[in-house]
Amino acid sequence: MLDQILIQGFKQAFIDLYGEEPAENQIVFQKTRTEFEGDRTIVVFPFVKIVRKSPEVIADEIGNRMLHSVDIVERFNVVKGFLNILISDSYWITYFNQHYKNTRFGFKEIDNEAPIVVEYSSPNTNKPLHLGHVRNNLLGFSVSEILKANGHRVVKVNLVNDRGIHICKSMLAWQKWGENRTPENADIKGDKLVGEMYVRFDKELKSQLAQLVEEGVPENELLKKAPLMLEAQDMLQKWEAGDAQIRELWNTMNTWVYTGFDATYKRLGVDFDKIYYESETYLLGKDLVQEGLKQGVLFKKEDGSVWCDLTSDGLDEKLLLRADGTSVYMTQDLGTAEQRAGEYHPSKLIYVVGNEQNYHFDVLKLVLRKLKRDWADAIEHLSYGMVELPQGKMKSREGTVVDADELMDEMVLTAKTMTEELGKSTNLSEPEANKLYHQIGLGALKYFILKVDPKKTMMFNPQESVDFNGNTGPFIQYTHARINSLLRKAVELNIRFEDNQVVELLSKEKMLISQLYNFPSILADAGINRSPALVANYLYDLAKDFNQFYQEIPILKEENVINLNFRLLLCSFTQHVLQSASALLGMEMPEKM
RNA sequence: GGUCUCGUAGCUCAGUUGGAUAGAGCAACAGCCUUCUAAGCUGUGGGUCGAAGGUUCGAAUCCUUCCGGGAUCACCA
Repeated sequence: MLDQILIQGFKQAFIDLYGEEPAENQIVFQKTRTEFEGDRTIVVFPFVKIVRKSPEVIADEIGNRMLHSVDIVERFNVVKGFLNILISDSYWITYFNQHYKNTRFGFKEIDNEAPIVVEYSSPNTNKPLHLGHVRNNLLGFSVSEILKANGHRVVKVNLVNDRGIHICKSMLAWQKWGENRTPENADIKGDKLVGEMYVRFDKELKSQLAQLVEEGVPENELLKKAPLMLEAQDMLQKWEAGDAQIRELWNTMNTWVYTGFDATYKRLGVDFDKIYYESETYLLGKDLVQEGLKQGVLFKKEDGSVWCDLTSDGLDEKLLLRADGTSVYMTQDLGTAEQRAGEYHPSKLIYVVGNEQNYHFDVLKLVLRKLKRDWADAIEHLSYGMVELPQGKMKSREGTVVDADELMDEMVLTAKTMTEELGKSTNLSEPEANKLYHQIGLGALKYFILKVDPKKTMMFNPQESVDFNGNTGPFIQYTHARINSLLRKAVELNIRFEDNQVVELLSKEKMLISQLYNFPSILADAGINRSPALVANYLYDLAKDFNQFYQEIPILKEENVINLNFRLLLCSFTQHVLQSASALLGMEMPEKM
């Protein structure tokens, strides 16, 4: 590729001139800044010491040498210690000719190596999905798609947290105050109904607690004394014992929730290859603990509880089994990890989980290493930042969460309003229009969330965050639709465009090809860094470059047939890349908008 | 308090192995539709890259200290 050719050429020129081999890691070509002429730049400062000449002289000597020895070097110039190299049009054109027909440009073929398992979403079944889950789902989905594009086999899994005290709280509240409401008879989404019950429980519990405080119950005993908590605990025990009535209620309510979740997932455009349920996996991990005890890497305290000592790793002691022999979150995770490892023999086990659980995953890996699991290092916590609102963190109980369904409703509605204002909905049938609003609204949402570096905490302002102009999803979609319009017209005008014969490039044409050239390496980086943000930012750069090209250079109006032909091919190539890169973010491209 | 993490324009964000005068979008202001979709393009203004030291030819980027925000350190999940 381009950089390899330049590096090789630079190295040879250096040896020829100075009789010494330059350090490989010092030879780095970067993109030339726009204010200078050239495509690639190398900094020669590092070589000053070896050559003992001024940076300008070195750059000039090497530039001259490369001009003759490397045929893709068209011209060069030297500014201070920077050697700017202009690549010949023929290089770009050859590159273009080799790739523009490739509909899988930048994508690698799927290999037969061990798969990568990506766990994401992992909701609790006691409340509906909110904005935080939206970030998780979009990230998990997108990272999976990006890894596939990089040639990996990917298994997307979802571990649903369908049991535990929090579910019992919703169940109990429904028994007491649910008035036999069902999603059908109350015309409400199942996850919303169950969520309401959870909130109701919390409300009633609070008033009980307040009552207890008045009665003078000490703070640390409040939860142990509250009748509602005792009832919930009791219900959990009955659940664990397999009590038929409780199980039936549990089944019913969970089914409501799944129906609701499925609708949300579908609308969000995410999917899973396999769904696990914690009710089926929560007992896993106990064997591992026993094994650890035997090996002496875990220890038992007087009360019978089992711990792992991580103090030598800079962490604390960690509980793995309670005194009564029941397991905790960590125990289950050890078990499910072992299950996954056995089931898929994955090369990587990626968990898409918020950064509030960094500590948990550190511990998980350490314990597995102590247990001599050689796949422990395959575990990777894809830790993403929280989504904050202007008024601070989202809190379910304080009603400051942004509900996923409502958020999507709003986005789609805004898309509709915008489209109508722009007068672009007039020729559409109703189903077509609705599809378009969905594509635009969700495109805006997905792009907004995925363009931010996953690791970073991000701010979401419902009032003003999601825009449709500038660096946004609809901007990318609009660019795609524009190209589509051009190509459609070309067909109507019976313009055939097949093989390129252009030999010279205008500056915006070259800029566009050079941007397209970047895609494969961006995609590879996005895979390595698990970062959809790299793809999103690339899409913006590409769309921006295209719009500049479009603005400055006539396409259909071009009279020279060779140029016309070439520009249409360039448009079509750009469109392919916009489309396939957007798909990696789960963003659909409308034909018209 | 320990550990981790973040701090870049009024706001939201880029800036990945150290490189030239730190970039976009939004918001503000000024232009461009009888011409391929104006959800676009062009331009203006806006910065002590949290602060101070250090490393070096060169630091937003690496190191140290400090300031400020967040997360975490549960017999919760």
